[in-house]
Amino acid sequence: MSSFSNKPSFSKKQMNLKDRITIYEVARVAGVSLATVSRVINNQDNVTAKTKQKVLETIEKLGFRPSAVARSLATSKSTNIGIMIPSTGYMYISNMLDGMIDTAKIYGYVTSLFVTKRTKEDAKNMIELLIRSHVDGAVIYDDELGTDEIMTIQNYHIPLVIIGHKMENESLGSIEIQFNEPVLNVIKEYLGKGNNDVKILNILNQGRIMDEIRDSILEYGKNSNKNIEILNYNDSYSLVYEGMKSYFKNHKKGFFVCPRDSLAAAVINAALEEGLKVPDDVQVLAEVGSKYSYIIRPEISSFSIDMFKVGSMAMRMLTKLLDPNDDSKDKSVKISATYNKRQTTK
Amino acid sequence: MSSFSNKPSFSKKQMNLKDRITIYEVARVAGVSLATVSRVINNQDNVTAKTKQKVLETIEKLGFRPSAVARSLATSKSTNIGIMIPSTGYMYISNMLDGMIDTAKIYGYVTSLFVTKRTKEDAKNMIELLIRSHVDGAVIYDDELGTDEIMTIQNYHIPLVIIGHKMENESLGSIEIQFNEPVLNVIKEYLGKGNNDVKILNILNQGRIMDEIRDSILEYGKNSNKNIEILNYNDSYSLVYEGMKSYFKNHKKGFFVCPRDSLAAAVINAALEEGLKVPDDVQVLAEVGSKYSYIIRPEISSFSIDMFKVGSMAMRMLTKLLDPNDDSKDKSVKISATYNKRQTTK
DNA sequence: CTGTTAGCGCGTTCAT
DNA sequence: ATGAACGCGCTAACAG
Repeated sequence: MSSFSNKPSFSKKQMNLKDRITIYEVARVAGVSLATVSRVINNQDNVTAKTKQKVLETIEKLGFRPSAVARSLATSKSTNIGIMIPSTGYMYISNMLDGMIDTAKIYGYVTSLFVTKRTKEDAKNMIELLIRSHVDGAVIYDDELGTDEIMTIQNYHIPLVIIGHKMENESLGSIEIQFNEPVLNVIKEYLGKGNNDVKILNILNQGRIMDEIRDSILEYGKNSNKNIEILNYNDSYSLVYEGMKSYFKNHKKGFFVCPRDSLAAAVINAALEEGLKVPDDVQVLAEVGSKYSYIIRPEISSFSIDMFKVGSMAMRMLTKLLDPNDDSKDKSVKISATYNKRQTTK
Repeated sequence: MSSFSNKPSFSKKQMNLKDRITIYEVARVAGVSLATVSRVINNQDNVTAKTKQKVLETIEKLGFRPSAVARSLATSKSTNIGIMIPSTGYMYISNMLDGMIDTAKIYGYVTSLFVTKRTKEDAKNMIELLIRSHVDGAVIYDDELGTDEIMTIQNYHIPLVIIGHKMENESLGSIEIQFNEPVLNVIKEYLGKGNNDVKILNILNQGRIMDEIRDSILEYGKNSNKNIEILNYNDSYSLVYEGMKSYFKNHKKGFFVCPRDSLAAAVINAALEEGLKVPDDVQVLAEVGSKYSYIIRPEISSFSIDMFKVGSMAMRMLTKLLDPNDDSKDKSVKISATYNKRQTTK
């Protein structure tokens, strides 16, 4: 039962590639107890400089690396944060992801990714994995998750930061993304000038935020007796481009609201190639712009949010929720899209 | 010493939010031993349908979720795969990431991200974390990592798949990305027609792959007595755009090779706005194209690789390395960029 | 300052 | 078919 009985490095099933150096091994070689080794690797101060040195050397010699798994089990903290996002090749999501990872790293957290496929079922599976994986907390940007799912996670005492919608409680913060109002304001102004030819590109599975923008425009149109046309498409530049080319055969004007700038470009290209003028005949507005908004000619009027910053803010908020001696007060922040009027609108 | 002494759910320091339901709890409530519960949650067949049912019910009732951490420690397998990539907002990287995650999920793995900041030191830190985190394997696409670092990781018996360069051994596979040859072929053909005005946009920290393309072109130029000009810029559309605008004040032609299509667009926009014709006066080639290559007008001639597929292939290769009863043979695959000649070259 | 010991939650023999 | 006991690698009291 003494400490040497603990490392029978031979009696393993697969002794071919299973021989991780443990804290026991280090202790044995250095001639100290494992508690001392533990103190050293955790930078406790109550160790003699000399023994510390000795331990450090044998750690180096043996190439010992502490197991985060064992540590997690012992401390019930994983220094691991879960990130839940939908699977999309969109720039704004990967920018956000970069922001999250960047600040997670600053605070010493490793991140695990739980990517959902835009179905409720898949979202539930990911929640399962998230809970089992023992993350200390999670940042969630996912349209498929409702309040009930969020609460399921919270039942397991996992602090959360939700991006996109306002939610708040003891261990739950949120970053609200405000596209709605800014977009609607531009539309209102346009309609206010007596125009009545706003058309919305409605993309299937475009996400909740886009849906909300669409609905708010539709509602405003109804209330103000304006005719808002809906153009339905699947999500693809090519499909929209082809569709709009035939559309412009017998429609020669309009104010087109598009979810992303690539789709706006599809409308613009189609219009120009059908001999129409932008923005004189057709005007185009992109709800979510990337850098390509000002790379493409004519430059696309679009809204934008610094998603890197959003991701970064969300992660910082989470680390505060995780920090016991932090009297956080701001558990919900709102960030609005800014409008960049460029060349595709008048 | 009997099993009931094992769950003193009160004597915790913070009994406020630490009360994860364990397998002990389930066993106690269901009136069975924890071994039985373990069998049930691992779908072992040697359990009576009746007791299995009983256990399942109490699991449901208690909302028990097995701890992946404890399981990892017990089995020394984490069902967790590490992904190491550089921090960039480039589409082709996030596409690759999507591909990796997508197939990791199919094989039942969770992924942890280790993002490096394009410095050797940061890369080393990430390696540290990777090793400590007990991943079962890792996929690496990172320019900062040399053979020595790769081998460091391998010392810890972590199966690896390297993207970008050919490497291979027992538990190490690779996906080689071939941009070099295809790009060089186009350049060769152009130079072969008697032209002598190729210019390369050289972006700082553009990554090893871009550097290699540059060097191979330079070398070819030297060997064939052709003058290849280098234009140095920092990585930013705006910087290149402004730089090229003044460049075109006193240069009226050239064949420009650019790392990415956004940078190619900078050259194109600058040229057009200085009254030059594309491709009549200036021709532009993008080494790595995205969908914006065919969205932008004039459409950009570019090379492309389906990076989603690359990521997916890498991950699949890794899962095979991880599978003990898989006699994998293909431990290194090569995938070449395809050329899409469009409107910015003749 | 250092060593001993008892868990963390689960998988896994070995008995029964 | 089921249960008791040990080990995975490490942290955290508690002694000394």
